[in-house]
Amino acid sequence: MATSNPIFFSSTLKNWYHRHRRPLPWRETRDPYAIWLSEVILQQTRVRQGLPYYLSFMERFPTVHDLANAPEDEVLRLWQGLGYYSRARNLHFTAKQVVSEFGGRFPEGYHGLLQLKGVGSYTAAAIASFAYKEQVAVLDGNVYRVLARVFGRHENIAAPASKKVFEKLANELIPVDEPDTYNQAIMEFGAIQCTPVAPDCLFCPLQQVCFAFQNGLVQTLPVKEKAKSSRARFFHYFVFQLEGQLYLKKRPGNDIWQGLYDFFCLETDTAHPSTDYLQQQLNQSLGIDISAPTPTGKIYKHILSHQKISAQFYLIPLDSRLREKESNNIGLQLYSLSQIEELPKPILIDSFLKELFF
DNA sequence: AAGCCGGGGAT
DNA sequence: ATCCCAGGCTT
Repeated sequence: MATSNPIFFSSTLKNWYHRHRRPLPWRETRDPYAIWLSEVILQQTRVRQGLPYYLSFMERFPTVHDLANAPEDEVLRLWQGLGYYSRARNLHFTAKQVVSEFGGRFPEGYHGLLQLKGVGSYTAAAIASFAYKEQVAVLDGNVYRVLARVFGRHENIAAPASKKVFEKLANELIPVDEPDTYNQAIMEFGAIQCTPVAPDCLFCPLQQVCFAFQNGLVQTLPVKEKAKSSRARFFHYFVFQLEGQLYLKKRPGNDIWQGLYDFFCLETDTAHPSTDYLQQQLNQSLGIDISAPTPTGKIYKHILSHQKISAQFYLIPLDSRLREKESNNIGLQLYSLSQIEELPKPILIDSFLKELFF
């Protein structure tokens, strides 16, 4: 049976790439800033979802200086809806660092880039390759899949220990000639041809040398340990209203949605806690007596990759401001609707607001 | 090594 | 419902 060799493998992928590549804006530049921005946006994110965000960021922040000078809330607001918000916070932190410590210039080379917050092995390799044409192999979900299939690797790609095996293989395959094009090619090949489900093996240029295809293992490879099931959470959001304004707070760093804004929230371990319990918690946290918190219409369901959130909203009209001591303690502040529009919010909160206030 | 961190789209 | 996505950080 035929097996692949590095030269055949890389040249075949590059040939395929020249015929099938999508025109994407970050492929038309060698500006490390633009490439870094695109790569951070595309972490765990499909091109289709990330593209509009990339265009918005490049329009609003054409240079690393523009991004560094922006307030964090604005960066998070522009990121709203992309998820994994630590990416946005790290992006902003790194922009400020690049300006203040490196005079606005990104480090050259894989190891220098790796020092930047939010830049791991994948992103460092991508920037080094695309901006500086360094011969270092990218290893993302696409590359894992293509290598596992073509070379018949059965290591569990979800296990950290497997990363070394695939990194070694990937770096044996990357050619001296046009390593950047090769990196683009193998990722594009994984995204379009060698897809997770129903790969297009019948028209695959690697069919003859692909271990998985030749051995009927296309459905088996790559081996990936199943993710743990997500946990259910029950949020009760109390929307305090005063003269057309709403109380919101910035979420802390020990849970989901760090740095985004939402309402006062009681979390329970059941979907329908007793009214007594909610009243007691409200009194305890805010020192206010709510006669009968009335939930608004539906229960909002919000699915994260690792959590299933059911959210019930309660509209609480107030006659006067909350007491300073309690509201400050929790971080609650009054915002007008136009201010709220500008705040970064989880999609769950944004959806609720759009249905009832915007 | 394992857990945590979003949201959308395809199947 | 389940899987995956141009992963990285923290513990």
